[in-house]
Amino acid sequence: MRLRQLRFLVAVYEEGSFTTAAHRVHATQSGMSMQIKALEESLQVRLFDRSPSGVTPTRAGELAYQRATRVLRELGGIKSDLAMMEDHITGSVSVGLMPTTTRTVIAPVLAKFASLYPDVDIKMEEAYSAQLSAGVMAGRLDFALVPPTQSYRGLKVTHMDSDVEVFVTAPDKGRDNLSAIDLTGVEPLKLVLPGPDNARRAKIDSSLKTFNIPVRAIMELDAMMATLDLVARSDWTTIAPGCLVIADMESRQRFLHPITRPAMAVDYVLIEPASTPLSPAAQLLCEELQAELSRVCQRCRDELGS
Amino acid sequence: MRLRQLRFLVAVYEEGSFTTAAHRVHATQSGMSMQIKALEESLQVRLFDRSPSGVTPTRAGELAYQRATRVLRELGGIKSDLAMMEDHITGSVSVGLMPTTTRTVIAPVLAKFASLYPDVDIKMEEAYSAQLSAGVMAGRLDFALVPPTQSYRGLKVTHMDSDVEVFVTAPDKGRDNLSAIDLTGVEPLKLVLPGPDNARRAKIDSSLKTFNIPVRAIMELDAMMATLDLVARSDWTTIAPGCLVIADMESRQRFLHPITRPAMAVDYVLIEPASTPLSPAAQLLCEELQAELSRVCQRCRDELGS
DNA sequence: TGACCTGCATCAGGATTGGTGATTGGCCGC
DNA sequence: GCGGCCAATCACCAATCCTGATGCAGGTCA
Repeated sequence: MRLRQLRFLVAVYEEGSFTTAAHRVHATQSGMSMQIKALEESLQVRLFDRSPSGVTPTRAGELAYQRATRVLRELGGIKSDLAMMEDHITGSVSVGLMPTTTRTVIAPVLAKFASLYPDVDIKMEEAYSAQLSAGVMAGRLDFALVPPTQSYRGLKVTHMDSDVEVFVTAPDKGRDNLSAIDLTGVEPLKLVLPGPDNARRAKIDSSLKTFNIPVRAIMELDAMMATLDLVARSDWTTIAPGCLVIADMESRQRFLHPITRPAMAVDYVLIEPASTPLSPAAQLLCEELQAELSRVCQRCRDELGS
Repeated sequence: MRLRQLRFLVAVYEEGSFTTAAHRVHATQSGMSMQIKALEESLQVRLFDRSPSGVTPTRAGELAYQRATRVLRELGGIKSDLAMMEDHITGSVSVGLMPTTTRTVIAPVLAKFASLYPDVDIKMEEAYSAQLSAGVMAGRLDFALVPPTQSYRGLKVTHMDSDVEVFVTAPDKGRDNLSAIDLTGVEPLKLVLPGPDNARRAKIDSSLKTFNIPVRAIMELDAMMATLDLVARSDWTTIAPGCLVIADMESRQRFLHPITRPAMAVDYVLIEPASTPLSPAAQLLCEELQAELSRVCQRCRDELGS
């Protein structure tokens, strides 16, 4: 068994095709075919079912893939360990974040990290989850913080923290700031929500539906800050994650209302490549981010929880 | 980087010599030298300090070794996983046990395991820890249950459970069966103990010394059952692990006395090769053994604890 | 102190391996 | 039924690795 064969296995599994997998790892289709065959022979088990339209992993292929990613991850860990041994952390980190976390959470992390490790180049990209996971899979991003979605082929997923959803209105619309609200017993809402591609949207829709919450109008805005700005200047309202709006507790530009019913949570998960470990710099940034995120989420749960 | 290089790295680290490592993995000294050199170049770090009397790992070598064992272990896990996928567990398991556990603990495990997996061949070896760890390192044993000792180069160590030491005498020597005893306030003892090579002996000696426990005579017997037999037929006494003597609770061939002072514990650890995972059969046997051991240890602590 | 031994590094040659590009054959959609 | 797509196979070539011999450094013993 060779490492190259494991890398090939991973590529084929993730691409579902010998040919495209071969391209991905800069090999030829014939070489790919031969190596997978050799691997199957050395393991004495068929890993993929071939068809004229590509390949699908067998049960054994699934298992082997899972292990192979772990082998490669450990393998990469060798280099990470050695790099971590250096007293001086260097290199560059690319991180992807969803808009929710870019308002409040990330700035202190970046400030602290940059002062702790001045020789690390930081790149940050703000986007929605689909784009971010594509970025991680393509290797453009080291890791990304996203809401939980499906289709994580080739990615390692770690749950980071859970946040609360908050009902947000303009100030002085008849409710006290920070007063709790039961959405099931309220006059029909004018809601600004993200579009149907957004991961939170599905959860919100399903809550609205199962609890029969009356909605007068929905406006779709895939722009967080615009949404908040609109809410502040009109009688439109929104439902937003605590991390996004906790800054309004002081500013009072908007009034925040903990939601007693229905219970709605926002999860944040970390995605990273399944078969490569984070670089030392990325790992450290990740730890800082995790720490700050749970600090903020904790505060949200305490002060904006129902 | 190649798997072969990692195997070489592991061998060199554990043997402390290119030449003997080469023999171990059926390679030549020159090939070994070249591969290690290639690995060092690909990692851009020196892994071993060469000397005319052998090699010693650098700090980087230590780290790389640790990771390499994990990589190889994961790698072996691929085959284990696939074997585990078979509905029918087969193969053979070789396990090493110290005498303490062979009196009471192992029989029910073997009985259960043999009936659950009738097609697995079981080999068991009873010996003292040094011999057992040598057996595991040589690959003769899949794993072994031993008391904690040093020198675990090349072995993965897992703590299994903790047991109590019990003071054992012949029946009717003036103490009630199961009555607790404080060894610090007792007439000078005639003790039968294992020899100085035994892992428990050092702990017992140090306890005797630090608590100034008076000892009239010590007889060294490296044979557990002979020790117990002698104790049953004379005024010699011994200190024995709960697992070993719990069978006497019913038989009353010997009287058992929980020790209130000094506090003495016996630990059991599992050792297995660091860079190969257990075979499915070995894993299952291991689980049964763990379960039974903690059942017995629990009972010892409950009924023979101080 | 000098002969000897041990252990690693190096070298050149040779065998094995793996990769390449072209070709074949099977299946699907048009 | 034809072209497109995909995997399997083959023969050839290149890279790699292994081998056995040799060199060199340090330690040991007489």
